[in-house]
Amino acid sequence: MEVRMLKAPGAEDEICPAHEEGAVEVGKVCTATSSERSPMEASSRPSPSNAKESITTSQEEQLEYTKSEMGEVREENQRLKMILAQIVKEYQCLQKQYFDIMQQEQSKKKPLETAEPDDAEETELVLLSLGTSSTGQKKEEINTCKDRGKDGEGLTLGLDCKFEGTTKSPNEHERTISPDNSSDDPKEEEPGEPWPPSKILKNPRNGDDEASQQPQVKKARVSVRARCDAPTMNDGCQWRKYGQKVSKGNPCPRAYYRCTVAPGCPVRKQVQRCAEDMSILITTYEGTHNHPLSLSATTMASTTAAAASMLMTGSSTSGQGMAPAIGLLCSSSTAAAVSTSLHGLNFGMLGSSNARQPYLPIPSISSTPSYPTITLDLTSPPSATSQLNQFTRFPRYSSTAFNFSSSESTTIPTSWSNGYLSYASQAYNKGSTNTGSLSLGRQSQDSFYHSILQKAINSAPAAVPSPNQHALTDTIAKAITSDPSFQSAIAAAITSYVGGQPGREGASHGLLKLGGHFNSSVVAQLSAAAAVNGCASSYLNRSSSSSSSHQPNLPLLQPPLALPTPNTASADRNSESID
DNA sequence: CGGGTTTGACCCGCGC
DNA sequence: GCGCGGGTCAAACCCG
Repeated sequence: MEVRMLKAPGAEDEICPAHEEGAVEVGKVCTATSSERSPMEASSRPSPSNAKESITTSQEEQLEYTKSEMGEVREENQRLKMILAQIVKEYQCLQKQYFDIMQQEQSKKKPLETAEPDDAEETELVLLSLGTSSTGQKKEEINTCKDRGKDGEGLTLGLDCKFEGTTKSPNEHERTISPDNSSDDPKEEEPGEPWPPSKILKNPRNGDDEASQQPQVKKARVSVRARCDAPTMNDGCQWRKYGQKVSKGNPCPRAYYRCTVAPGCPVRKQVQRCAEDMSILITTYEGTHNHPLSLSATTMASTTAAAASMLMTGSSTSGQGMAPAIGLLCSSSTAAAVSTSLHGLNFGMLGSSNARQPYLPIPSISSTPSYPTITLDLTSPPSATSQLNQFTRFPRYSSTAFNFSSSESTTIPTSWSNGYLSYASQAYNKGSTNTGSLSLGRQSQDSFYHSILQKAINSAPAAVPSPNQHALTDTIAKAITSDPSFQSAIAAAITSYVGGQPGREGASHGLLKLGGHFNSSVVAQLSAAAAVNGCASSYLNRSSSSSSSHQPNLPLLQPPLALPTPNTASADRNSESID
């Protein structure tokens, strides 16, 4: 998986650099600190020509101070190195375990899911899997998925498959279209539905009529929240701004961009800063690219597409026995069962003293009547202060979040890291028309992700997996493998995050760098994120609140883990307030 | 000069 | 029906 992921488009190029940076980063700590200090020291040091006596004493003091500082820096550096080494270890261990699990899965899967014709492939790659697996909804055609999987276009594939898998979704146009799109390029992650049908329908002027055919279909939007100082996120695409407007409730104007990579590309995005935290940039994507994308662009597109598909699928999915919500993320019954069963475990784990909190991006899905929207919250919403203890060790990166909220306005990133997260967010569904049982799904998801992370973390060499853990691992693996969309979404998001933002100011943060080591796989990423959290521990003490102001760039690095929270604005505020 | 941005106006859906 | 607000258009402007 990992290996393949690395090779996945977008990942390879961008990740590698990130990786290198990461390596450098560790060393940087020292340099940076020392350099920063040097000026101070210089200024503070009296020139020798002046009062010598006082100078000597003061110099000594300074020297001592410097020494102590240096010592701290060294310690910090060593700590970081150790952490890095540990991460690498964990990574390797995880990799091993992963393979083992995969093997087990393969053997098990066939019996379990006979319905799935393509089990072999499914198990084949979680990695690849991004695309290959047919996912839990084995119902319909997976062929296309398979084909794609062979292509090796990891993320894209995954997305496609996912769509296909979601055949149950009401958005039939998507399905129908998906096959066509799939044939072409990676970009087509979002099947068919170019963008806003509603508009198209309404406005004759919009030439795109495809969408008009599906009047009722509401196009999914994917909103990405990330800390970014730049006016827009560098997502690898070329955009042309075609409008700007001040929206109600937010002093920051919303900018409208259109993809200009290809003449008729229907993809649009809206960029707006979060009113509560200007450092957070909310980018909302609509539509599917009708042209090839660059690697980095593909990554982002894959992410959004996957998220969108999740949204659409989930919203439309009627429970087959399992909650629809589950269907959303974990299409397979197995996954669902697993996720549900994990609840106890998760919390137990969380409750445990386990220092590392894994972070998983959980897409929060919500849908407004007009536009179902998924929000990927890549900010680090340090959850409520009450939960700080949980992060104490890694305040900095503690909570990158992948939130799915029903609407931007109501988006509330919650942090995963806290044990109670998911339960608190049960209200999640409220009001959303499309999501029958999102809340359920959420819980499942939460637990599911949590478990995955936890597992990843626990899988460190030192930790000897208990029987239960093994089972958990299996189930997790199943869940992961069974839901390509999830895989792709997470993988894509991570990849894009790690390597896809070349132009960003925040491009040089620890997480990115560290992430580079692991971005080869989702699991790896997760574990890395967790590890990173650990790295940040030192920072924790310094700034428990982990405010963005202190570390503007850090947030980007933070592992995405926010819980999908209900549409409660309050939650959002909490997270935001911390920022 | 071509391409992108700005910005006021317009269109349209939705809620009251 | 009216007002509000979101989204888009397109002329004017800017920039390389």
